[in-house]
Amino acid sequence: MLMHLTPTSLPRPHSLSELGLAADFDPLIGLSEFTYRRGSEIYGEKEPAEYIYQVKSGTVRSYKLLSDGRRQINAFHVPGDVFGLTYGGNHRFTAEAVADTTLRLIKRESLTAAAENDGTLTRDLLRMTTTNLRHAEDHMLLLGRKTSMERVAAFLIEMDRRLTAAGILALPMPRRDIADYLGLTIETVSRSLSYLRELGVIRFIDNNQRHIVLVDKQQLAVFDRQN
Amino acid sequence: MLMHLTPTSLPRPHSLSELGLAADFDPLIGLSEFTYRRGSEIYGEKEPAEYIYQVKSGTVRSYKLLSDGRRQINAFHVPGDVFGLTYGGNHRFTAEAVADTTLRLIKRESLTAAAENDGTLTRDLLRMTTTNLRHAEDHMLLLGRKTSMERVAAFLIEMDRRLTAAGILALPMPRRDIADYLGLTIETVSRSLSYLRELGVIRFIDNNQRHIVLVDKQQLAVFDRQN
DNA sequence: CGGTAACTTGAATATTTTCAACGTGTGTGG
DNA sequence: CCACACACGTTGAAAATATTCAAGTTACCG
Repeated sequence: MLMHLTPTSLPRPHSLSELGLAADFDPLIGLSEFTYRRGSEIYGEKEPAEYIYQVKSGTVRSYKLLSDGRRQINAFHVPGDVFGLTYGGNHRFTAEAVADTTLRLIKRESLTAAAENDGTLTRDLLRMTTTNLRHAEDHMLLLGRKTSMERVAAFLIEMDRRLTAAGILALPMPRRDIADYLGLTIETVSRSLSYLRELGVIRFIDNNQRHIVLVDKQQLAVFDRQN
Repeated sequence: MLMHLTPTSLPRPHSLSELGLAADFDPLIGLSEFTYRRGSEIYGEKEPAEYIYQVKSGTVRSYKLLSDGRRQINAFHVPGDVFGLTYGGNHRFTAEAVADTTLRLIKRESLTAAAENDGTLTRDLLRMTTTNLRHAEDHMLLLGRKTSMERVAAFLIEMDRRLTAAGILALPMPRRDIADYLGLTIETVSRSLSYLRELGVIRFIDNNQRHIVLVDKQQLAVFDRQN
């Protein structure tokens, strides 16, 4: 039987109980919480994957580097998201805390072992991997074919959908991260945001006019006429 | 039985059940074969996914469109590749034959049904999905952060790896497809190829100096110092 | 044989990046 | 508690890169 996928494009809240683990693991061994300070590394690219993670609070960036330092951020992980799945034995990205972040850790070993004789669990892994894939597919379209304005608008729409609480969108990541997620420079991101602000499509309401933003979703959608 | 389809003649296969869907099939060994003429559509974006496919011969392009016609080709599928996996019920891309192409079709329904009580099969789906994901991840880095020269070099390296036979690389797709795969224009692709040719890194050996190419992998790698 | 599709090349243009300067919060150490 | 360094962001101007527009070539197909 087919499971129904949510219309979201990034790992949406997948509770660990959905992984079929909640009932039968030892919380002292299988599951633990850990807090990472802003900027600290959670795991490195090509490192053996020991755990998978779920964001309890905070935000995580996941990225690849080129040898000369160019960086492509693949995804931001916000509360509820599961990340660090690899299937193969090694991580394909570096993951870092964007802000102070608390994660739940699950020993990967116990997970793959359990998946051996639990088809439901394997299907959950498949579903989560598919969710990641769908996000990557959409992001390829953005990176390959959208203009800077469209990218920034799409970013705001995505973040609004994923982490707006009480009508308020608080962007946890600096411009540098937004730029590296969108395949742009910080200056281009800044100019695009300024332009949207001038047009009244967005409005910053925090002290330094940077992080807390009110967005007009409908007007924003005009700047990223999806597809 | 092999049928030959044109874009205007018979629609895509509707009644594969007629072709004898056995209870005991191996998903990777095809049930039925179908031939698509160059340029014809295999399935459309958002269409319900009825089959998954394996390329027997030919090449397939998989892409998304923006409303104004901008196109991002996500992947090329060459002989041996399996494509059209969706997990969810609908295709997320349009797939077309780049050249005349023969595919093996597997009814998706029977596959997911079989996966219900076959953990090995589900793990195979997970593995294939992970392979797609890894490719998408690498392609995001290319689209977001690489220069046009690096993209073209990376493309040639990828194609050399995937479809070189007897030291000869025959590119089945036109420049337009290469451009839409790499997030560039045809002119930029053409100029990059010309430059590599001038430098002696590649050499076209077919009559019209376009499709059959000898590549110096080592020199090429210099232009896409991977990561 | 003529029309067309595909490709290449050149020149002008557009977009984004780079370089540079400057502002503003924040947090730390004196 | 203040001063000051620093990280972060914005804006302007110059430069680089890729795109767009245009013209011309070649192979292929009917």
